[in-house]
Amino acid sequence: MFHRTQQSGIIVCGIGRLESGKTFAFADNREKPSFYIRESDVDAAQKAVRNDGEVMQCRYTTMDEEKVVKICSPRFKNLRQISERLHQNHIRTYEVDVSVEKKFLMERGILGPMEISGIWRPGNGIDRVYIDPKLQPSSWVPELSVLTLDIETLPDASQILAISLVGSGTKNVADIEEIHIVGNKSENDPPELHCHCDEFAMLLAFSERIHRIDPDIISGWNVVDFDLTVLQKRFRSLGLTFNLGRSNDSSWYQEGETWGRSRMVIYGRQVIDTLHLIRSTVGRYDDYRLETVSQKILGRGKRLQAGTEGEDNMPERILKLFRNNRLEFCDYCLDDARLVRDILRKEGLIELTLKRSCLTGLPLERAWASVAAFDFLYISQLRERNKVAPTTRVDRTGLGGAPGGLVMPAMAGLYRNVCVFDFNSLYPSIIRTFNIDPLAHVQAQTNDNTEADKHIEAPNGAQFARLPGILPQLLEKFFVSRAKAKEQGDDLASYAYKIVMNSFYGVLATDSCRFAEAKLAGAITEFGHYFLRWTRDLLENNGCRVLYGDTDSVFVDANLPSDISPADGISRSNELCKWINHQLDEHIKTLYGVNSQLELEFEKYYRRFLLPPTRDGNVERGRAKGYAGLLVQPKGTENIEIVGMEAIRRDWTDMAGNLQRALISLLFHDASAEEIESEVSEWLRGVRAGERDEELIYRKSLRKPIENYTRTNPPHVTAARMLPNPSGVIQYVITRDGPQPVGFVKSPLDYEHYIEKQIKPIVRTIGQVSDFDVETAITGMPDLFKSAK
DNA sequence: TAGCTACGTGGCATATT
DNA sequence: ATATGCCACGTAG
Repeated sequence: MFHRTQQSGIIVCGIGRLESGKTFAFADNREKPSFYIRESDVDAAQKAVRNDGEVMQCRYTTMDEEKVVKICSPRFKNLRQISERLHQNHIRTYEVDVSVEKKFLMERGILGPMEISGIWRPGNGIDRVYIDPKLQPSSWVPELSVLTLDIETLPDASQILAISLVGSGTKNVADIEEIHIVGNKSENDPPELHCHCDEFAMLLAFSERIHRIDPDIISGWNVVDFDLTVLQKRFRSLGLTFNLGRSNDSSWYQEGETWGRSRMVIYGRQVIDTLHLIRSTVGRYDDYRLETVSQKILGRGKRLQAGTEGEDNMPERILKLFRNNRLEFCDYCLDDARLVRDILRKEGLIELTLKRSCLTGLPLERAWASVAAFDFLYISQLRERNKVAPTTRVDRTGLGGAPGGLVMPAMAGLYRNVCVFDFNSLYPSIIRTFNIDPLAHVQAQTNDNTEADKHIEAPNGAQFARLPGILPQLLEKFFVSRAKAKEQGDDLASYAYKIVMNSFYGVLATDSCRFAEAKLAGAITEFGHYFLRWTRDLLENNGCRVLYGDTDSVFVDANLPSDISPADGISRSNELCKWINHQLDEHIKTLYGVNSQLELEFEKYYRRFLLPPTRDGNVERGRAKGYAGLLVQPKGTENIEIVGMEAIRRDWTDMAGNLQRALISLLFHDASAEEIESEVSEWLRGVRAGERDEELIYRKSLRKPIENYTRTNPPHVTAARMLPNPSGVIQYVITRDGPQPVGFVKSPLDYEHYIEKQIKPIVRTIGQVSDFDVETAITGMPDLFKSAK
């Protein structure tokens, strides 16, 4: 969706695909840009409104039930000027920052798919063009076509050598695999290779291909900030119009204030950068090069590997390949686009994004934006209640802070038969149970109602009316839909619902959300504190020990016989969990007079469990947010799970991680002191002998521009300064001449550094919960002998 | 075209012995 | 030399 400005006013436009596969566009001339002010401010506002806008009566009120009036103007510019003048005069406005496209969809209740009816005519490059059609929401699930593209350029990106296109999704696009290059035809060229006499001809052909293929989505790896940006520059330099879209408008680049917020506007299509999509969904990787991510997800990487000279040498290598081995070059270029397609497929990312987009009302490109999603859903519901939303950041003081999750003290040690209980979607269920909602939030403390009408009071003192709020209702709808999705085995949809629900709390605690309030966020988290403590107390009053707990979970030593079978341990844990839930329901009913939506779940069972002590010397105190366990699977198999410890941190070396895993495994499988000691000395020997050089790489991000590291000079920054263009994840090693980045290592590795800083700390931690001798393990001789020396 | 807080660790910079 | 505070990072939930 987008809008056009004209003399007479604005036109709201949309472009999409019909169920038949044909494309359509619509234009609506009936919308007028508008916002709201309080009726009580109308007189004071006259001066600001002048003749630039029209004041209209309407039936809406603010969230505090104050009547509002609508201010309209056919021109955005006038409306913006009015609102600026109003703000200068400290007159509150409502929904100045809600785009006309959003209002258009909200008013019609459209989140994604829609039903269109009305008269149409064939358009230019579009099958049907509707004027002022009737639009209604629909539950149709469209199948979208995706084209991933990848370009290869000269090392300085001053010229494009090749463009590869790979399709997926709808039938007509799914078969596409082609590569366009600048060069002469030759006899043994494969059919997918298209040669062009020069860059100009190639770009022209590329543009024609895009229009012919007509994909709904364009993707690639960093496709917005690299491929499409370079394409745009080259189109411009060669005097070509850069229009890859379905309308007559040129495509354009919108720079983002922070990295990853930029976008390429191609009218009638959506540009989804797979790099950003991966970052905001699937999770964490050592770095975000296509090579690294595709290795992890697909088990295969790029055809052309960076040499020992490091990543920075890639452009030259690509150029060499282009000149010397065209077939291999084409294969390489095409395969990059294939990797992106396969990553999207394997993770179901397009379907997931589409699902989320349809849940939140946001365009595919923005489907992962949390504040925008909340805004769309919440304002839609406000309108159903004849209410308008405040303008973001107008007339509001800073949000102030609210506490987060409760972390219970951890009892360091090595345990047997530990069960973990956690609350399913704790924050969403708290919101539902206690009606936590911006609209239900009672600002003034007027709790002198009758007993039954008494507000619900959160542990932080915030009060909530009992009439169902918007947020709890939205959540309930999602809970029900999620249960249905689960029933139908639709994991993807279930996951989409879950993350949308979980994002609501975060949104209520951020300044950038118009509905956020510290009191609301605090009500949620402090209810969480209360129920976590309540659960702990209940367990401890009934003969259990709570070893640790974080936000929504408790790790319980239920005093089971140490030789109990996992099956029996699990069934005892299940009973315990059922019993707690029963107590919980009663407790909440009695105390708050509401039905509990909270649900404690028996999540997992560890046959062995390690809570490592902190490094501060106190062997009793366990670390928060770090532990390991021997997890019993439903089938009865076991595997080691490590959370938060060094082994899963990328700023520790692989060597340290592997050592930690090895030691924990020995520990969990009852290895003797001698076995552990000899394992450690084998690692020491291996490192000193240079057998583990590949595992000695540190990885650490530069989280700001390198010139901003002025207060301190950490190792990864020292290493990064030796790189030509330092940014992102820095890979480095410690040499006898200090930190040096991978690819630029000039000095021998400092093995004693690794022993001191990577091996010893790991071994010592394990030593504190085990009876082997750390000194013997590390020095090869017992402590007594050493001190007698 | 901005989800959150809590926590541990390492290492540098600087003040204090 | 040693203690201490602060910065930076990655992580749990």
